[in-house]
Amino acid sequence: MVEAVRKVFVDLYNEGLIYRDKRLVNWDPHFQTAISDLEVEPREVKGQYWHLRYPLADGVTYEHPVFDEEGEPAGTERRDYIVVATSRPETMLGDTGVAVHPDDERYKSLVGKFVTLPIVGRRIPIVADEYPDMEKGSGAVKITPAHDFNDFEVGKRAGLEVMNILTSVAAIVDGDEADTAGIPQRYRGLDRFEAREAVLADFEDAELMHEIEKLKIEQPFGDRSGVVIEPWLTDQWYVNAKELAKDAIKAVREGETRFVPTNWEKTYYNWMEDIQPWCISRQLWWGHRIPVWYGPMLDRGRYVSTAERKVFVAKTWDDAKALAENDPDYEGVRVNLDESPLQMPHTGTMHTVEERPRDVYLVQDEDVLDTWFSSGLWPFSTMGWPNKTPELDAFYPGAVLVTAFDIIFFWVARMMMQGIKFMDGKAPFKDVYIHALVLDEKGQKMSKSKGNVVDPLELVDEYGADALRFFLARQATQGRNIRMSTQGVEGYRNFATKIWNAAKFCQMNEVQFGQGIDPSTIKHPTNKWVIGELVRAQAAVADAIAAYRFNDAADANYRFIWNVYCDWYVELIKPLLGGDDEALKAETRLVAGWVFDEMLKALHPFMPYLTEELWGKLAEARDGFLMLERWSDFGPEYQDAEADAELDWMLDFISEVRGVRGTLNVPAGAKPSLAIIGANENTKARLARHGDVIKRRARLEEITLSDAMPDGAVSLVLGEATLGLQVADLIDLAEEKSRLGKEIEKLEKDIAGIEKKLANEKFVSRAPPEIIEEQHTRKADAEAAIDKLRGAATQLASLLG
RNA sequence: GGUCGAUUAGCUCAGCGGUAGAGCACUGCAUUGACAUUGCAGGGGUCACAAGUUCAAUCCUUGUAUCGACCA
Repeated sequence: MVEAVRKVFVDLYNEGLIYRDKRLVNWDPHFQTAISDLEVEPREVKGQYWHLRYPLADGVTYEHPVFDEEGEPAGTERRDYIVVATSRPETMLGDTGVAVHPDDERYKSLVGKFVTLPIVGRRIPIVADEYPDMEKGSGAVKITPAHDFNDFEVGKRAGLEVMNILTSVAAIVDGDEADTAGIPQRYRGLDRFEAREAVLADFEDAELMHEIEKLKIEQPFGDRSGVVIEPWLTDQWYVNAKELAKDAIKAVREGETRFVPTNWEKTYYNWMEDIQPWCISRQLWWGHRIPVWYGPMLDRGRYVSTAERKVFVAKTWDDAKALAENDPDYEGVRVNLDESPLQMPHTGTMHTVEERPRDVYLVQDEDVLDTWFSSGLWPFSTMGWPNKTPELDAFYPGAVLVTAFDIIFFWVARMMMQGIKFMDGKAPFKDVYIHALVLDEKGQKMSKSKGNVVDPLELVDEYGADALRFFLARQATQGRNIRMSTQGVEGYRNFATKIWNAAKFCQMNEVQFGQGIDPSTIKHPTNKWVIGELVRAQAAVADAIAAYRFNDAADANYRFIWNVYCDWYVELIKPLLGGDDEALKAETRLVAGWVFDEMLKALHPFMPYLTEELWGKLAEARDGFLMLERWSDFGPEYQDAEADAELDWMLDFISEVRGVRGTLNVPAGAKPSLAIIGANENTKARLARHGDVIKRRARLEEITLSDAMPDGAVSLVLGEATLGLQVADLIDLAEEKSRLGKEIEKLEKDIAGIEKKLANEKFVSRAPPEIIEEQHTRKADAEAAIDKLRGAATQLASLLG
């Protein structure tokens, strides 16, 4: 790891992609280190804008427009000062200019003139620059290049001096720097906030305080220290991220690396295309120490008069020493390592003497690297790079990186840049899956300071790890965050219990686990159907996982297990397992067990503990872990359309009867008889096969074939047949009349809608034929059903008298 | 200011150019054979608003509003 980090640093340095530069950094005065833009948290806080009067130098005056109480223009007044607005008055000690917008009519005459900076008495120019906002404050801004990022840029454009007035702990400077800036003695060493009070008091005393405006201001805070960050001028090491970003952008543009969901690509581009030089040095005690050694500046063995130092960048001290010894400037001198005491390289100065030293001492940079500099090497440094290893061959590039969106900049972007750079242009992963953030119940980000953190371990204790995991998967819709909900987790605890109980049922019924099946030998439609359902569900799970749609995968599992296997299949096979057809019993035990086993496989990624446990317990002598099982590929022989149609019919039959019973409040204990009118041969055959099961599930006394609707029977339509549920003595016939009325009304509405559509010439001529066909079918079905229901209504009416 | 996302049942959220879905909550019924951590049934939605495209829009386009996140 150390080797990888040093190699990357040295290589990038030698290519000119790492360099040392004096720039403004985000300085954390608490931890006394530079931090990256990403570690700065802008917060809106209550603040003030102080409007300060800067006296114009050389007796200059100008006319400034004034307004009356209604805000109407009221002429001008002659001023011998210019007003600047600031939220940080103490920085005025370092002001080296005042800027106004070139289009600002008010100040046009002042550009090129000077002001006398109060307190320090410095003469500074008024310059024109696009930066000031004419609408904000007075329209004129003070420029402090050493202590503000915008001002730094303005200063650069206008050629203003850069004057540092703060120390590393954000106190006013003392000594030489203070002398240069002309800072009065009483200010020196004051903390920045004390200095602010002092400056304000001085302005008040000098009657230069123009106005105080209260408003909300954005202030930068260190995300770890929580103190106000100070833009500060220092020497730091930078990576030319702009250059490295080029190929990293290209890799995503060309589809070598794909973001899932894809909309994050835009976020990635936005940041990468506007990337700033990456400050990688940190003034911390932990981390990878920067592999740079500094020595005195010599010219062919002689000291030269400069404060600069010679820089040797190398992987080790030995290499650095060799570099120095071979340097013509170090000709004839002995190179030694100076281990202490060390000077902070960004503040230190070196002696300059006109002589030929016998020994020079090199000192290693005290700073360490930004943690993301080494983390960015993770995809290959963990595989043994820079050595060539089998692991590196096998696992670079990786298939998928799973992470949260807030890590795209910190980590993903750096891995992309460094991976492509050092791994022959190959991006470190094919897919980047950006997962949801887990928020609290109200949709707020969890944080310690808010006290809304939900401890996953507590949820695991209460509901189980599988329930929590399944809940998260079920909620993990692409592009949306997850709101934590204990109630939701509880629901999946119940799901786990349900599975456990289904297993118990199977065991009690001597279901055979751990056996294969040959679908061609399975005879009973219910068994054929459940095999088909399992296969379809498993395919749905597999497809969803492949598409990173984990919610759909979890959902497909949930539905199959609860709604198909438990709610229907288990109920449907109870009569079979309790019957006396031994061959059918054996077949059902085999199928029930096989389907259960396959179900465990499909569910395993979502509920690993429960499924592994059941897998091991249900069958004796299974070879190994469920975790290691492969999912099977099921061919068409596992599907049977005929069986599916038959079961659909049966399930409809039962549901329809249950629905009517519910609507008409037929007591659950009552077992009415049912007559079927107009059944075709197919229906009769199905009835022969499933009559017993239907009776049991729909709670019917008997099912008979009939030519006519028995008196007082409630009609419902099932395919070509009409079912007559004989409940006249159990229900309120008026209820039934109203039910029929509602059904008929609904169908009439449907039919009217379809007819309107079909009467629309444009629809008939332009819609695809299958859509038109579908409308015809729907209409015919609805008409057939409505006929039967109208017949029933007439009959009922006569019965009611 | 820029970018992205959201707006669908009381709540949390799926979904889709052609019949609006789930879970929870709610209502009614059911309890001696897997499971009350349950079963069966039911009520409940102008799919934010406006315009456009289309034979057809909750879905596509544009705009508006509100909310959220990220960046500046």
